[in-house]
Amino acid sequence: MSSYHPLPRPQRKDAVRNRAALIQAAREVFALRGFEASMDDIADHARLGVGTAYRHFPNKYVLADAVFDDVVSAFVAGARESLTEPDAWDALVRLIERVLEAQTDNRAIREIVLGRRQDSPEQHRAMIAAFADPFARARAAGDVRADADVSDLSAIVIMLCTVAEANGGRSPYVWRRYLPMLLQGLRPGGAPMPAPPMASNQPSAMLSA
Amino acid sequence: MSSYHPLPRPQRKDAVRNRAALIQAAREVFALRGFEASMDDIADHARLGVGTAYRHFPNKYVLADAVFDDVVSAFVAGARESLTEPDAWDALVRLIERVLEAQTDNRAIREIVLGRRQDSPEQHRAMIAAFADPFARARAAGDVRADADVSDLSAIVIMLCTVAEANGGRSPYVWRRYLPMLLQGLRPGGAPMPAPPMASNQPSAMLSA
Amino acid sequence: MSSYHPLPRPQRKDAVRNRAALIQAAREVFALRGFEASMDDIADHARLGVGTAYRHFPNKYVLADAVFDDVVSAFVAGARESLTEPDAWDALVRLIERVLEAQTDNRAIREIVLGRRQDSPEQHRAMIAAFADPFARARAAGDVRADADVSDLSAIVIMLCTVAEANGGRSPYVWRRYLPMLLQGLRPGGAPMPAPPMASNQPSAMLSA
Amino acid sequence: MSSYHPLPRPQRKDAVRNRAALIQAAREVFALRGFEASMDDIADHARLGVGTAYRHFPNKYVLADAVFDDVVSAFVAGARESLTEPDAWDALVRLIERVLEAQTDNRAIREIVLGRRQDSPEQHRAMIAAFADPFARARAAGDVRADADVSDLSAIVIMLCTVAEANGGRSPYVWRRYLPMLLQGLRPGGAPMPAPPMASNQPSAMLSA
DNA sequence: TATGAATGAGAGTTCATTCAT
DNA sequence: AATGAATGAACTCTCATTCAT
Repeated sequence: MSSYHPLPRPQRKDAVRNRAALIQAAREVFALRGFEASMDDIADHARLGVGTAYRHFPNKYVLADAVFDDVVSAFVAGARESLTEPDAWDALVRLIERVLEAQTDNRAIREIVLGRRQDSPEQHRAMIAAFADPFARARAAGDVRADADVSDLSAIVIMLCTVAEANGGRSPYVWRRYLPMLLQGLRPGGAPMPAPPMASNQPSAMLSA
Repeated sequence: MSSYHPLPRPQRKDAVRNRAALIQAAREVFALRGFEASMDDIADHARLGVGTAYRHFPNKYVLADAVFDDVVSAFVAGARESLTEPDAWDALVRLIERVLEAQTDNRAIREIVLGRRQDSPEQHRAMIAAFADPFARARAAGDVRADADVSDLSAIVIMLCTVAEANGGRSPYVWRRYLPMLLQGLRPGGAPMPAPPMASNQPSAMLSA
Repeated sequence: MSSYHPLPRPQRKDAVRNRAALIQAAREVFALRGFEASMDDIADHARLGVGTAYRHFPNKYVLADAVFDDVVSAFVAGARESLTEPDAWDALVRLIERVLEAQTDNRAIREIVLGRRQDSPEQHRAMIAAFADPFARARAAGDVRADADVSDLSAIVIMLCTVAEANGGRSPYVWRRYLPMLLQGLRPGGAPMPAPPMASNQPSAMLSA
Repeated sequence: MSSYHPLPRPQRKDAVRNRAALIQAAREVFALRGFEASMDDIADHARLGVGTAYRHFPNKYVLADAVFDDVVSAFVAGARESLTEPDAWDALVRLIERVLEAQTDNRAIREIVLGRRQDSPEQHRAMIAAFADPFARARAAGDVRADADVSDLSAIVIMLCTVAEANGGRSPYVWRRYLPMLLQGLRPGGAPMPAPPMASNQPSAMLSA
């Protein structure tokens, strides 16, 4: 159980299948009920015993993390790639849209983006951190007003995530309606921003709930 | 006209007092811990038994509703009064600020405004509904772009509530930073809004979770 | 639930009854199965719901403590009284016999005496501590050899507890057979003791597991 | 005489190796954590799967037995050899010391000696039984009081094992302090023993729990 | 035969709600 | 009417044992 097998040999076929089933089940259950869903629910959904869930994931939080790790990684990768796009502003906008698309119809991703998962803030931090470079690049290019801060980006994303959640989920795409006005506010030339950005001296910088 | 109407609530004086005590206690406890606070906590805080709480309120949700009824009423009243202010736009802005001030530092009000209380959406609806007339007036006055909708107001409030909550509550007033840019987006003259507003044909109209 | 009722008013009759029932049930179940018995077992035995058990006792350890508090207190009191008996040695012997009688047929008390309850060592400590004065008195009176230590007393008790437990509990009183030879060893005049007593620099001095 | 007897265990070489590895692993793990250690821990320690453990040993108890079989056998053999030593009493004392040495620092052996392993009392019985002849010899030689019983020997060993365990294992050798006084009690010439020895008419003879 | 994944009962604990006092 | 004790389902997590690979 512990540290004696240095080479974690290629998992068994059924284990792989079950692990996938668990993640899939968790993805669905979490997407529907949020991270409050119970382990039993998830295991049931996967037609497996709870014990199996715990064999694959030491606790609920790790499972929850695993479930959306790929989403987060994909986003982080996308953020890095976006640095190579010719237009810094367009790249930034597409990046924002990407997160918003991801959270549409998925309560769990939304909870990550919103930083609501107090017990494991890593994914949230990773997503927020991914914005740093694309933002810096856009501001350096003069596409973003000088008094804007990365945290403003997070704020925008948070705000739009929340509207998506509003209306009982019946209008998952409303964020599209408000994105332009928020982006406009980020552009150079507007009135000075009337209040300071979020405090970010903490390592966990943003929206950590 | 007194003893002839035995039916309409011959409430005892102490019953009234207890009800008030419960509401006050719940207000404090909810403000601090959100609606997740337990009934025992609240009853204890009121120095009453849980049973008493359940005599006055059939369940936790009804109590939760009662607790912020006055806040909601006050807001609704304020909305009505705002119709008499000379400048429709200023009145509207002040109204928005009023909600935002109210939710700052009060987790429970925030949860109402955000429509997170799935089991009792009434207050949420009431607050949202209160925006209707002031909004209509401002639009009629030409202060708001023609393609804007009342639901846009709700959306703005929701978005700002969420940022207030973000960053672990460490920046409760950040909403002030973003209010102007969102208000600006409501003004006439901008680019057409790219997506429809939230669906509101449902009886449970808005953002109900 | 918490700290608002400064005067813990005289408990309700049924609560008192149930609390007693729980303690009685726990006493029986623990006596039979030791402290490993489950809360459900105990609650069942008392014909009550588990929740009730947890209302009366915040957790299993507190219940376990409560169950034998009176036994421990009685013993501690007895130890104090024994100081007034005319003969210091006889008093000491009777004290030892008292503990041994108490643990006969009661696995839980035995576990306390043996210091096996790692999670709440208080009662164990209390019992051990109670020996200090009677022992000192007997040694001062010259009834105990000079190179003996209080910890020797604990050791004797521990040893005899264990024999009582041996043989599957079928010979609960064998300790009577060995008590004299151990007491004899404590008397002045024997060969010097060949090894040092148990280290007792720790506050939890003795046999703590 | 080889291939003609296919039945009596044509054990494969690796099966033998695995069995040995399991026993060795279990020995180490049990010595450290006692018989509460988990099967997974042991299998892991042996770098084998749990299934393999269960192939060799139908359940945890049987494994536990196997683990200390050699210790027990060695002890039993030693007991037999001791019969050839010139002085019966010295031989007996050395035998006792041998067990006590063995259990020092080995929680599992201690548990065997103490008869704590309710589910498989065999080894315990074997060790106890091994004392019979050496004891009889010493008594016949007049080195042990006439009213003493073999079970007294077991009792002494049990008692000393327990002190060894006391004090949180911080004084593993205290038994040396008490051995002499217990041996002295076994010698002829003392006051008559005040209570009968442990009942041993049961098939499950001794201290089995 | 060896593996380790799967199982599921059972542990301690919480809390909205009911109901005897 | 007020009380707060009682309830029990639900939660997370563990581990001896079984069984598909």
